[in-house]
Amino acid sequence: MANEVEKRALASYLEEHNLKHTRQRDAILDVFLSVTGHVTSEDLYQRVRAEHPQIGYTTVYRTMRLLCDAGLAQEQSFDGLARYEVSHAHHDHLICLRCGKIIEFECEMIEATQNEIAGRYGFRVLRHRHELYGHCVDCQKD
Amino acid sequence: MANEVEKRALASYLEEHNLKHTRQRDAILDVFLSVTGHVTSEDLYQRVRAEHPQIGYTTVYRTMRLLCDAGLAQEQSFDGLARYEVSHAHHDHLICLRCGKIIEFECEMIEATQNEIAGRYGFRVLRHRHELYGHCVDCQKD
DNA sequence: AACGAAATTGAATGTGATTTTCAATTTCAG
DNA sequence: CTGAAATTGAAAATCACATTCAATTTCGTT
Ligand SMILES: [Mn+2]
Ligand SMILES: [Mn+2]
Ligand SMILES: [Zn+2]
Ligand SMILES: [Zn+2]
Repeated sequence: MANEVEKRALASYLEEHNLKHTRQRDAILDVFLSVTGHVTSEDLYQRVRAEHPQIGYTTVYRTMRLLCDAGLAQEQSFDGLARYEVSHAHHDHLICLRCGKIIEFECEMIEATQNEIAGRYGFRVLRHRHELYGHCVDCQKD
Repeated sequence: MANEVEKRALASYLEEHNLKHTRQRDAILDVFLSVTGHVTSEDLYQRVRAEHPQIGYTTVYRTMRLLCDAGLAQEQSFDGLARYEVSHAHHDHLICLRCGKIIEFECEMIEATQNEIAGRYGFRVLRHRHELYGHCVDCQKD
């Protein structure tokens, strides 16, 4: 069986929070983990539905929130549309406006500099978004 | 009469684009220019309505889009809520999640670094957003 | 295995910001 | 003035997201 680590993490989270271990939650986690990249709720719902036609959109939506709370998923929001990705180290994004391709980047210097700037104003940063929108190398051929 | 420069800029834009110079557009521009900071459509509509009760929300909304197209306004979108500010040099934002205060910042090093990163991927950046969300100095007292 | 309190599900509905529709009105070139 | 074209604004549509609630499922306890 695949995704054993993540399934145990979900089980632990559910137990600790007096939540129930349902087959829908397991199924949605499996489908989510099978997707690489940044997926919308609707997109994920379609993929879940292909395998489990009885699972509703609302359950997918709520389960993704649960997976975020459990630390297994991260919600991003590019230009107002929510997307989920499998949790991994902090990073920001380059987004192609033509083909939708998403490239991840990370830069310690930018992170340090933005924290220094916030510090000048006595501001405590809780989260941030840094997104670069444009055209990827393949989409510049037109 | 105030805002002469901006009014002429609007008039030029309207003429160049075969659009009409209406009293609503003038009135909304005046109210918009009288506000400092980052205002939502609804907020701006309320301010317009105080002086011009006959002007509808839709006209305010459409006029703000027009002012953006004309380069007089800039639309920002913090956590999914659109806000307008008077156009000025590029900058990014610190946003207090408690009181809503918005602080502007600019950092050439960050701008240069992000362009360098995009360059590594052959990516052409058309626009970007860099927003730091947290608590301002006044809101850390709780 | 059965019970029952509590959580979950999912279809339907609500929400809220934004965007579009369309008939009436206004603008402005000729 | 005239009339074609643009604009207005109330109403309705859209869209993603969020909530409701009756029916179902889970799971600790018998
Ligand atoms: Mn990512
Ligand atoms: Mn600003
Ligand atoms: Zn592309
Ligand atoms: Zn504050």
